[in-house]
Amino acid sequence: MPENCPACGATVIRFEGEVAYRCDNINCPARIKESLIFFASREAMDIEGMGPAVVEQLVDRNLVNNVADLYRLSLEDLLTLDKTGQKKATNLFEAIEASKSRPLSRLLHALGIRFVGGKTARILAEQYRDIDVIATLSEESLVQIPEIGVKIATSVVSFFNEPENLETIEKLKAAGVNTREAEPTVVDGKLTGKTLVLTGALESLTRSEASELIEKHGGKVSSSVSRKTDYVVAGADPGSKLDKAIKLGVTILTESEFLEIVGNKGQVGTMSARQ
DNA sequence: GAGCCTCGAGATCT
DNA sequence: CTCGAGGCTC
Repeated sequence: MPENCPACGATVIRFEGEVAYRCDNINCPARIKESLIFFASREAMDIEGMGPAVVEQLVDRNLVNNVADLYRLSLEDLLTLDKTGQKKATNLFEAIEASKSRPLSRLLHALGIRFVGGKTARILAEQYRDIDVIATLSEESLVQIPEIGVKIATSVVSFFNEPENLETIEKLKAAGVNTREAEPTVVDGKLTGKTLVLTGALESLTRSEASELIEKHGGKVSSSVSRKTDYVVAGADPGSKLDKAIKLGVTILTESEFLEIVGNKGQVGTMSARQ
Protein backbone atom coordinates (compact mmCIF):
# COMPACT_ATOMS: atom_id res chain seq x y z
CA MET A 1 0.00 0.00 0.00
CA PRO A 2 1.57 3.30 -1.10
CA GLU A 3 1.97 6.07 1.44
CA ASN A 4 2.60 9.77 1.03
CA CYS A 5 5.09 12.15 2.53
CA PRO A 6 3.19 14.42 4.95
CA ALA A 7 5.28 17.42 3.92
CA CYS A 8 5.26 17.27 0.13
CA GLY A 9 2.77 14.55 -0.75
CA ALA A 10 5.21 12.51 -2.81
CA THR A 11 4.78 8.78 -2.70
CA VAL A 12 7.14 7.15 -0.27
CA ILE A 13 8.24 3.60 0.34
CA ARG A 14 8.41 1.97 3.71
CA PHE A 15 11.19 -0.60 3.73
CA GLU A 16 10.74 -3.82 5.57
CA GLY A 17 12.40 -3.61 8.96
CA GLU A 18 13.01 0.13 8.72
CA VAL A 19 11.42 2.36 11.28
CA ALA A 20 10.92 5.40 9.12
CA TYR A 21 10.02 5.84 5.50
CA ARG A 22 12.16 7.75 3.07
CA CYS A 23 10.88 10.54 0.86
CA ASP A 24 12.75 10.61 -2.46
CA ASN A 25 11.67 14.07 -3.53
CA ILE A 26 14.88 16.11 -3.49
CA ASN A 27 12.86 19.33 -3.17
CA CYS A 28 10.71 18.15 -0.28
CA PRO A 29 10.66 21.03 2.26
CA ALA A 30 10.85 18.60 5.17
CA ARG A 31 14.01 17.09 3.73
CA ILE A 32 15.55 20.49 3.07
CA LYS A 33 14.88 21.51 6.66
CA GLU A 34 16.31 18.31 8.08
CA SER A 35 19.47 18.63 6.01
CA LEU A 36 19.93 22.24 7.11
CA ILE A 37 19.39 21.48 10.79
CA PHE A 38 21.92 18.69 10.60
CA PHE A 39 24.38 20.80 8.62
CA ALA A 40 24.32 23.55 11.25
CA SER A 41 24.37 21.22 14.24
CA ARG A 42 27.15 21.17 16.79
CA GLU A 43 28.68 17.91 15.56
CA ALA A 44 28.67 19.14 11.95
CA MET A 45 29.36 22.78 10.97
CA ASP A 46 28.54 24.06 14.44
CA ILE A 47 26.66 27.23 13.55
CA GLU A 48 25.60 28.58 16.91
CA GLY A 49 22.09 29.96 17.05
CA MET A 50 20.87 28.09 14.00
CA GLY A 51 18.45 25.48 15.24
CA PRO A 52 15.15 24.09 14.00
CA ALA A 53 13.17 27.28 14.65
CA VAL A 54 15.49 29.47 12.59
CA VAL A 55 15.76 26.91 9.78
CA GLU A 56 11.98 26.62 9.66
CA GLN A 57 11.58 30.34 9.02
CA LEU A 58 14.44 30.56 6.53
CA VAL A 59 12.97 27.80 4.39
CA ASP A 60 9.36 28.97 4.70
CA ARG A 61 10.36 32.48 3.60
CA ASN A 62 12.26 31.06 0.66
CA LEU A 63 15.49 32.63 1.85
CA VAL A 64 17.25 29.27 1.88
CA ASN A 65 16.73 26.21 -0.30
CA ASN A 66 19.97 24.33 0.25
CA VAL A 67 22.99 24.45 2.54
CA ALA A 68 24.94 26.75 0.21
CA ASP A 69 22.23 29.43 0.47
CA LEU A 70 23.14 29.91 4.12
CA TYR A 71 26.26 31.72 3.01
CA ARG A 72 24.30 34.15 0.86
CA LEU A 73 22.18 35.45 3.71
CA SER A 74 22.57 39.13 4.47
CA LEU A 75 22.22 40.78 7.84
CA GLU A 76 18.96 42.27 6.56
CA ASP A 77 17.65 38.80 5.75
CA LEU A 78 18.38 37.68 9.28
CA LEU A 79 16.69 40.74 10.77
CA THR A 80 13.39 39.54 9.28
CA LEU A 81 13.35 36.51 11.57
CA ASP A 82 10.92 36.42 14.49
CA LYS A 83 12.07 38.17 17.64
CA THR A 84 15.40 38.98 16.06
CA GLY A 85 16.98 42.36 16.55
CA GLN A 86 20.37 43.76 15.68
CA LYS A 87 22.17 41.73 18.37
CA LYS A 88 20.79 38.30 17.51
CA ALA A 89 21.08 38.88 13.79
CA THR A 90 24.71 39.93 14.08
CA ASN A 91 25.58 36.92 16.22
CA LEU A 92 23.98 34.56 13.75
CA PHE A 93 25.64 36.27 10.82
CA GLU A 94 29.03 35.93 12.46
CA ALA A 95 28.39 32.31 13.40
CA ILE A 96 27.67 31.51 9.76
CA GLU A 97 30.82 33.36 8.76
CA ALA A 98 32.89 31.45 11.32
CA SER A 99 31.64 28.10 10.02
CA LYS A 100 33.39 28.75 6.73
CA SER A 101 36.70 27.76 8.26
CA ARG A 102 35.68 24.41 9.74
CA PRO A 103 37.96 21.50 8.83
CA LEU A 104 37.06 19.35 5.83
CA SER A 105 36.07 16.44 8.05
CA ARG A 106 33.21 18.50 9.48
CA LEU A 107 32.02 19.59 6.06
CA LEU A 108 31.99 16.00 4.82
CA HIS A 109 29.99 14.96 7.84
CA ALA A 110 27.64 17.93 7.45
CA LEU A 111 26.80 17.11 3.84
CA GLY A 112 24.79 14.16 5.10
CA ILE A 113 26.24 11.50 2.84
CA ARG A 114 24.60 8.25 3.84
CA PHE A 115 26.78 6.11 6.14
CA VAL A 116 29.37 8.91 6.42
CA GLY A 117 29.39 10.15 10.00
CA GLY A 118 32.08 11.80 12.06
CA LYS A 119 34.51 8.92 12.06
CA THR A 120 34.32 8.09 8.35
CA ALA A 121 34.44 11.79 7.46
CA ARG A 122 37.65 12.13 9.46
CA ILE A 123 39.20 9.13 7.75
CA LEU A 124 38.41 10.51 4.29
CA ALA A 125 39.54 14.03 5.16
CA GLU A 126 42.85 12.92 6.63
CA GLN A 127 43.61 10.56 3.77
CA TYR A 128 42.82 12.86 0.86
CA ARG A 129 42.65 16.37 2.36
CA ASP A 130 40.67 17.89 -0.51
CA ILE A 131 37.00 17.47 -1.37
CA ASP A 132 37.75 17.60 -5.11
CA VAL A 133 39.99 14.57 -4.76
CA ILE A 134 37.41 12.68 -2.73
CA ALA A 135 34.77 13.51 -5.32
CA THR A 136 36.70 11.65 -8.02
CA LEU A 137 37.46 8.48 -6.06
CA SER A 138 36.25 5.16 -7.41
CA GLU A 139 34.50 2.52 -5.38
CA GLU A 140 37.55 0.29 -5.79
CA SER A 141 39.96 2.79 -4.28
CA LEU A 142 37.59 3.67 -1.44
CA VAL A 143 37.24 0.05 -0.41
CA GLN A 144 41.02 -0.16 0.03
CA ILE A 145 40.74 2.18 3.01
CA PRO A 146 40.41 0.39 6.36
CA GLU A 147 36.96 0.88 7.91
CA ILE A 148 35.40 1.56 4.53
CA GLY A 149 33.49 -1.26 2.89
CA VAL A 150 31.24 -1.52 -0.14
CA LYS A 151 28.22 0.12 1.49
CA ILE A 152 30.06 3.32 2.34
CA ALA A 153 32.05 3.29 -0.91
CA THR A 154 28.89 2.99 -3.00
CA SER A 155 27.21 5.73 -1.02
CA VAL A 156 30.14 8.13 -1.41
CA VAL A 157 30.48 7.53 -5.15
CA SER A 158 26.80 8.00 -5.79
CA PHE A 159 26.72 11.18 -3.72
CA PHE A 160 29.48 12.74 -5.82
CA ASN A 161 27.87 11.50 -9.02
CA GLU A 162 24.81 13.61 -8.34
CA PRO A 163 25.09 16.89 -10.33
CA GLU A 164 22.97 18.69 -7.77
CA ASN A 165 25.43 17.80 -5.02
CA LEU A 166 28.44 18.86 -7.07
CA GLU A 167 26.72 22.15 -7.78
CA THR A 168 26.14 22.70 -4.06
CA ILE A 169 29.80 22.00 -3.34
CA GLU A 170 30.86 24.52 -5.99
CA LYS A 171 28.59 27.11 -4.42
CA LEU A 172 30.05 26.41 -0.98
CA LYS A 173 33.55 26.86 -2.35
CA ALA A 174 32.58 30.07 -4.10
CA ALA A 175 31.18 31.38 -0.83
CA GLY A 176 34.54 30.78 0.82
CA VAL A 177 33.78 27.60 2.75
CA ASN A 178 36.91 25.57 3.45
CA THR A 179 37.09 22.32 1.50
CA ARG A 180 40.56 21.17 2.51
CA GLU A 181 42.26 19.59 5.48
CA ALA A 182 45.63 20.54 6.92
CA GLU A 183 48.50 18.05 6.98
CA PRO A 184 48.16 15.75 9.97
CA THR A 185 50.35 16.67 12.92
CA VAL A 186 52.17 13.65 14.21
CA VAL A 187 54.10 14.61 17.33
CA ASP A 188 56.39 11.61 17.20
CA GLY A 189 56.26 8.30 15.47
CA LYS A 190 56.55 5.89 18.36
CA LEU A 191 53.64 3.90 17.00
CA THR A 192 54.17 4.54 13.30
CA GLY A 193 53.10 1.54 11.27
CA LYS A 194 51.69 -0.19 14.35
CA THR A 195 48.14 -1.43 14.68
CA LEU A 196 46.61 -1.43 18.13
CA VAL A 197 43.38 -2.84 19.49
CA LEU A 198 41.67 -1.61 22.64
CA THR A 199 39.73 -3.93 24.91
CA GLY A 200 38.14 -3.45 28.30
CA ALA A 201 37.69 -0.18 30.16
CA LEU A 202 40.72 2.03 30.67
CA GLU A 203 41.01 3.83 33.95
CA SER A 204 42.49 7.17 32.98
CA LEU A 205 41.29 7.54 29.41
CA THR A 206 38.11 7.13 27.47
CA ARG A 207 38.18 5.02 24.35
CA SER A 208 38.25 8.01 22.05
CA GLU A 209 41.00 9.70 24.04
CA ALA A 210 43.11 6.57 23.74
CA SER A 211 42.42 6.37 20.00
CA GLU A 212 43.39 9.98 19.60
CA LEU A 213 46.67 9.39 21.43
CA ILE A 214 47.49 6.38 19.27
CA GLU A 215 46.80 8.25 16.05
CA LYS A 216 48.81 11.22 17.23
CA HIS A 217 51.80 8.93 17.59
CA GLY A 218 51.36 7.53 14.11
CA GLY A 219 49.54 4.34 15.09
CA LYS A 220 46.30 2.89 13.82
CA VAL A 221 43.40 1.71 15.92
CA SER A 222 41.61 -1.42 14.80
CA SER A 223 38.47 -2.97 16.19
CA SER A 224 39.41 -6.60 16.04
CA VAL A 225 42.51 -8.68 16.79
CA SER A 226 44.25 -10.49 13.94
CA ARG A 227 47.78 -11.49 13.04
CA LYS A 228 48.27 -7.93 11.78
CA THR A 229 47.70 -6.53 15.27
CA ASP A 230 50.89 -5.34 16.99
CA TYR A 231 49.54 -4.54 20.45
CA VAL A 232 46.39 -5.15 22.41
CA VAL A 233 45.81 -2.63 25.18
CA ALA A 234 43.85 -4.43 27.88
CA GLY A 235 41.85 -2.51 30.44
CA ALA A 236 39.53 -3.76 33.14
CA ASP A 237 37.04 -6.50 32.31
CA PRO A 238 38.47 -7.20 28.84
CA GLY A 239 36.38 -8.93 26.21
CA SER A 240 37.04 -11.81 23.86
CA LYS A 241 39.66 -9.71 22.10
CA LEU A 242 42.11 -10.49 24.90
CA ASP A 243 41.58 -14.25 24.47
CA LYS A 244 42.23 -13.90 20.79
CA ALA A 245 45.39 -11.89 21.43
CA ILE A 246 46.73 -14.63 23.71
CA LYS A 247 45.86 -17.29 21.16
CA LEU A 248 47.64 -15.42 18.37
CA GLY A 249 50.59 -14.44 20.55
CA VAL A 250 49.97 -10.72 20.12
CA THR A 251 51.79 -8.50 22.63
CA ILE A 252 49.47 -7.35 25.38
CA LEU A 253 49.95 -4.02 27.07
CA THR A 254 48.50 -2.91 30.37
CA GLU A 255 47.18 0.61 30.58
CA SER A 256 50.32 1.91 32.29
CA GLU A 257 52.59 0.19 29.77
CA PHE A 258 50.61 1.85 27.02
CA LEU A 259 50.85 5.27 28.68
CA GLU A 260 54.59 4.68 29.07
CA ILE A 261 54.96 4.27 25.31
CA VAL A 262 52.94 7.31 24.38
CA GLY A 263 54.69 9.25 27.13
CA ASN A 264 51.55 10.75 28.55
CA LYS A 265 51.40 9.22 31.95
CA GLY A 266 49.00 11.20 34.09
CA GLN A 267 48.51 13.87 31.45
CA VAL A 268 45.28 12.73 29.89
CA GLY A 269 41.86 11.85 31.13
CA THR A 270 42.29 13.64 34.43
CA MET A 271 38.52 13.73 34.58
CA SER A 272 38.31 10.15 35.72
CA ALA A 273 41.77 9.44 37.03
CA ARG A 274 40.23 7.89 40.12
CA GLN A 275 36.88 6.31 40.47
C1' DG B 1 44.24 -22.63 -1.51
C1' DA B 2 40.93 -19.64 -3.41
C1' DG B 3 36.24 -18.35 -3.34
C1' DC B 4 31.86 -17.84 -1.18
C1' DC B 5 28.74 -17.92 2.59
C1' DT B 6 27.10 -16.89 7.37
C1' DC B 7 27.87 -15.21 11.77
C1' DG B 8 29.36 -12.60 15.96
C1' DA B 9 31.88 -8.71 17.90
C1' DG B 10 32.66 -4.06 18.14
C1' DA B 11 32.07 0.53 16.27
C1' DT B 12 29.33 3.68 13.75
C1' DC B 13 25.53 6.04 12.06
C1' DT B 14 21.16 11.67 9.15
C1' DC C 1 28.32 -0.55 9.16
C1' DT C 2 33.02 -3.38 8.73
C1' DC C 3 35.86 -7.04 9.58
C1' DG C 4 37.71 -11.53 10.56
C1' DA C 5 36.75 -16.39 11.76
C1' DG C 6 35.06 -20.69 10.66
C1' DG C 7 32.72 -23.85 7.65
C1' DC C 8 31.94 -25.49 3.23
C1' DT C 9 32.81 -26.56 -1.84
C1' DC C 10 35.51 -27.11 -5.78
